[in-house]
Amino acid sequence: MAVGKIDRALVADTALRLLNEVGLNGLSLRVIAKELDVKAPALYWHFKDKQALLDEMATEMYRRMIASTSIPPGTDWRERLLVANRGLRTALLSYRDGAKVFSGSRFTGTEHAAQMEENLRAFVDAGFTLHQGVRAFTTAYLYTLGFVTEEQGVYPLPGERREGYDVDARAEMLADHPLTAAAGSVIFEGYDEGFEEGLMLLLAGIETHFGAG
Amino acid sequence: MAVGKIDRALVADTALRLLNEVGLNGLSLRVIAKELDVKAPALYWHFKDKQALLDEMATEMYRRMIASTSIPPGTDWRERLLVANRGLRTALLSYRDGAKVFSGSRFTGTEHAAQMEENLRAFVDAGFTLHQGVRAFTTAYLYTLGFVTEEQGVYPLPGERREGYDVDARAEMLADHPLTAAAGSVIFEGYDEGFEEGLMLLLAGIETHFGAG
DNA sequence: CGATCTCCTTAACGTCGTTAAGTTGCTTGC
DNA sequence: GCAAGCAACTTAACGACGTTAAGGAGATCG
Repeated sequence: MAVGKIDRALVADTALRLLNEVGLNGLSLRVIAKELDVKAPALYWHFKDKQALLDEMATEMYRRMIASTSIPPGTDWRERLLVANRGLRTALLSYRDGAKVFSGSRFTGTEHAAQMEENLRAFVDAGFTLHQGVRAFTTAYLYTLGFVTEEQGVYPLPGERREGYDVDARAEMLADHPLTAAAGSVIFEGYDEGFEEGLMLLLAGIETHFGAG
Repeated sequence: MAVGKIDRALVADTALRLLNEVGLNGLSLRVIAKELDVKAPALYWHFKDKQALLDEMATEMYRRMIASTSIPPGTDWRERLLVANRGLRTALLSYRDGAKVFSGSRFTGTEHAAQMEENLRAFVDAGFTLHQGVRAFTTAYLYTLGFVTEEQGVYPLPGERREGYDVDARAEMLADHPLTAAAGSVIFEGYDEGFEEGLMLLLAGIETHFGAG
């Protein structure tokens, strides 16, 4: 509905706002254009195709994550790993299908490199090789992506549970497999706690396996 | 092209075969129907909608993974975790967009529970609580899903690299961030080795943090 | 004042998932 | 042996999608 000048940032911002209302499947170029008081083909002046718009959306998600997740210089690798991945999860969770949009896209610029550089620096300063630092960081990053992707399959928006994920019904179906049945509540409930536990496993693994600290 | 009787399994099998040729975006009901010498609406006799077909495809992927990844009874949790996640990665990698199809779908039956039950049993037998076993296993599972999702963004099929992922060009762009630039080869090359290293981190973390073994 | 460039519209193309209604051929009950 | 019924499909169509082509209004500039 905004009538001012339209540019890439405004389109991406509008699309991100709509994403929470209509989901990734409902996010058509026509819907976005209508919200901007414009016809769909107009968007092709600003983006070469829909994927380019999704890329810009992912980049903007990352920018907002960085903006709300400041890490002071001198912070050690442990804290950085925790803060960065918690921040990433929070950022992805704040948009419906956030993880899908994010992991299916690529950043449009190099802004993301600044934070990564500082994080890798922290690993190297702590005695890790660069290879080890990269591995530690990307392993946590990929865990977080996988985690939120599955989480949003169950909770499209925080507190809004998708139908068909009834833990009790699942347990009944799996009566022949008692451990698997009992696992339901651990898997499908308490995502916040579950995410933290996974991070702790990784943190412990990095310390032990790479033997630094 | 098969002229025999069509059932859910045959449709899913055909769709999986086509997936490698046309990718998830190109996998329309009309393409699948044509391969089966049938018109698109005929598929609605066997599946209530396209997502139900994708669910069946994911289930079939899992079945084939189980069939090619036998784990003898008595195998300890360490070996199970490694074998299961290597098998999962291999299964996902053997289909274009395999990870996307898999993580966007849900199993149609309870067959998957048998292997999970054995794996959880192995953890409990080793002295883990059920909660710990579930956490350890799902953390590795989610890491694998995230890993392969990103991997297939770069290599849609093994050995077939997507355009625009030139490590040297990336390093040039990131000249101001030397560690990040140098990280490119660690991130975008040697996925086999990188996956193993991530698994090792997790394994070490599970041992250390949960203090069992 | 005319040319050029920016940013948008109108119209249309082919494809998609999906539904409704009708058709074919086999099985079953009487 | 024949009608009823069901399983498995076809034909036709709907509205929505991403995308392209062509053109037009309005600012900018020589």
